[in-house]
Amino acid sequence: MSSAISDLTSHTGYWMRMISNAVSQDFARRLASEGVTVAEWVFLRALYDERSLSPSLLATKMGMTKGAISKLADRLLEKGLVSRTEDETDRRAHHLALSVEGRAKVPQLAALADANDAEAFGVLSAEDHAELDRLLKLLVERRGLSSAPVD
Amino acid sequence: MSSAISDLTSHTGYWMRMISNAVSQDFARRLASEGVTVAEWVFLRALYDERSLSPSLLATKMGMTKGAISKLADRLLEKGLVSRTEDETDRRAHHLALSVEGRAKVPQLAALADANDAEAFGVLSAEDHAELDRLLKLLVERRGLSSAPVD
DNA sequence: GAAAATTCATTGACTAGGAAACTAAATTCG
DNA sequence: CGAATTTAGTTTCCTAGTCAATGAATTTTC
Repeated sequence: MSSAISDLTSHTGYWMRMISNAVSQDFARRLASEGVTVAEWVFLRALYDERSLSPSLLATKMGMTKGAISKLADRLLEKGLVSRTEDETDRRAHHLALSVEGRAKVPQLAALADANDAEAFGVLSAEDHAELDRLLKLLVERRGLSSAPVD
Repeated sequence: MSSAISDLTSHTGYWMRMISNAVSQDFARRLASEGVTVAEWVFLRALYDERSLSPSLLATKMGMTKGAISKLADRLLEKGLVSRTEDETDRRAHHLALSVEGRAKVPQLAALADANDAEAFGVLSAEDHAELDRLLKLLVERRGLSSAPVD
């Protein structure tokens, strides 16, 4: 007896989570060798394209709470990778920006991200890889997703 | 200036994590209405097909540490959904099993899982959905992945 | 058959993040 | 203008994991 219920593995979400977790964990391991977490990488990468960003904007961009960003910024400040300054006109607002060291570090971390993705999905043929990309982007579009994934 | 480095969004892993996280979060919300977390669901589901499992086996099955399983079991015990008994021949070993209430709950939770997956991927055509499944399973196979995804 | 090594599980210290309370500043509105 | 509201950010408390240390029982080895 048992199993009048659906098999776990009949769910697309099951397979996707399995792969996504494995890829993320591999990536986390790579980043750890540079003393950085995945959340920190996303944070740094977001700042790379901008002069500075406010904590609240980073929170929405990264899909995290303001509280989490506040602590994340503390850690990165501690590591000397970012700077935090007050806005001159609005004294509630803050500006988070990359330090010189932080900016120098981003390309190195980006190389790790490239390598990780290549290793993770390089097992697919070029057509299959392109097809997967197409389907994933289609899903993001149709489900109206936006924030950069962190965890 | 800026961006001599690759775009975040050029990575397949980026899109996959975005979708996977969104799907998991939706699912977590559904499960919360039944007072259960995703980890607890996977735990209960794993037990549904067996008479009982040892903590360490569950740990490998779920891709979590033994410590995490120990605490997870505490919580489920507290909720009256599982039982924990000692092995009679090997007195280090324990058996975790579903309680009557736990076993009754699994099909309800499975229905939520079905609904969640349907909503998440129902936006794809039947062909696209099938194609996605094919690619995901191909990845799991080629990368040699195994443990049930939890977080 | 006793000492050493291994295995099973729990516990404690620690970490990352969420939710909500809180502080301070700016904005709106009567 | 001054009170109420909103906004920006931090802080506190809580949860759910990991990792490492531990305790207890079994297995291995000589």
